[in-house]
Amino acid sequence: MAKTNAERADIVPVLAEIFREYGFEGASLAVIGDKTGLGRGSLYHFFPGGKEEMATAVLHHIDTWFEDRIYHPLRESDDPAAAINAMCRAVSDYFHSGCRICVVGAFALDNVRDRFAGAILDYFAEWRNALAIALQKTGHARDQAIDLAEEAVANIQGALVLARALDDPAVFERAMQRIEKRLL
Amino acid sequence: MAKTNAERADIVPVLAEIFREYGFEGASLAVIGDKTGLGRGSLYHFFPGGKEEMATAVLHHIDTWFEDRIYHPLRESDDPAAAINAMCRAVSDYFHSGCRICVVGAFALDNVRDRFAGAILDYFAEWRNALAIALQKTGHARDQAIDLAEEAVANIQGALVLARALDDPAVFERAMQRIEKRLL
DNA sequence: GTCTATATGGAGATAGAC
DNA sequence: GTCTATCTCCATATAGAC
Repeated sequence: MAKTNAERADIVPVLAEIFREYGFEGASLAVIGDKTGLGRGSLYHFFPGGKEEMATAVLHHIDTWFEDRIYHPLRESDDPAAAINAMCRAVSDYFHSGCRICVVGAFALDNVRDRFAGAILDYFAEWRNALAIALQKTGHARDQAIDLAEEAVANIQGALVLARALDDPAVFERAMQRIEKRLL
Repeated sequence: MAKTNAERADIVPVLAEIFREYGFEGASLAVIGDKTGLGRGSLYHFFPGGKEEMATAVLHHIDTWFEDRIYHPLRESDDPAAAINAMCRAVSDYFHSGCRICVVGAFALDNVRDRFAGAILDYFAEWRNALAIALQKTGHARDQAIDLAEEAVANIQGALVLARALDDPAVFERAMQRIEKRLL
């Protein structure tokens, strides 16, 4: 990060990467200062609410990214099968083929869940809903579409847990293959 | 917990519940002291290595439980289908139908992963292996059995993440239904 | 907007009496 | 084995100069 004239919008993605790597509690202000290149003064200038506000900004940033790149296309595309296919590729890219974990999922299992419960719930609920809409358009009945969508979202998260636990990204890629096949 | 003459074996399950609820970093010695009813003196008497040793003991305890109740029957049972069925019920019970999360999975996504990487890896690798053995005995080819087992273990973890995120245990129960159907 | 210096609290861990 | 008192360290957050 630049030493002068930083912008909040430039900092948030860096924060996202930090929270992903260190978790909420592990992301100390010392680490955040190092990785962003900003002193405490600047950090509290952009985020008067401290770490909590930083995490909120990160969750919002993630939500926007998913909304634009994944949820919106799933809901609105004229070619739902293509949107589902694109979702699988975008997810695979986003998680670096299983090398990165999902901050939102990690927060959900963490002690901080209650503090960010709203954002966490929205992220997953929106994902499930958007995917279910696309699945309905490919011909599934409403109930079955919701069920399939819920299964897919859960499986992605589980694959991230297992890939991390076994230290083997291939676990994630295999799971994405299965998910894609089942959705289309 | 009793105020006098505690035993290590009695404390470990309590610690497991604490780590499950608070995570590793959230489980401060203050919380641990409150919930176990033991002072710092007693805690360090039983666990000279401090929190790290407590967590190691918890992971070992969990591993033993799964080995006895799940992995061993899966590997050795004469009726593999029944063992798989029993696994699903035991897992559902163990996680309180989705109200509890998996400490090992939570650790895998947490900042503490590296510190306990060995125990985390073993837990999931053994689970996958044992389930794959049972699946082979029910007639699946080796590769397909491993694939199915990996999928099931990942799906269980994902269902726990999603159930927690959506604050809806039913998500977990639906997932377990799907998993059981797919395995048998 | 950025920095350094500092306040304050709580963390993990230890000492030593009982 | 258990307790309380205490040590040390590092966390978040603040203050105020530049």
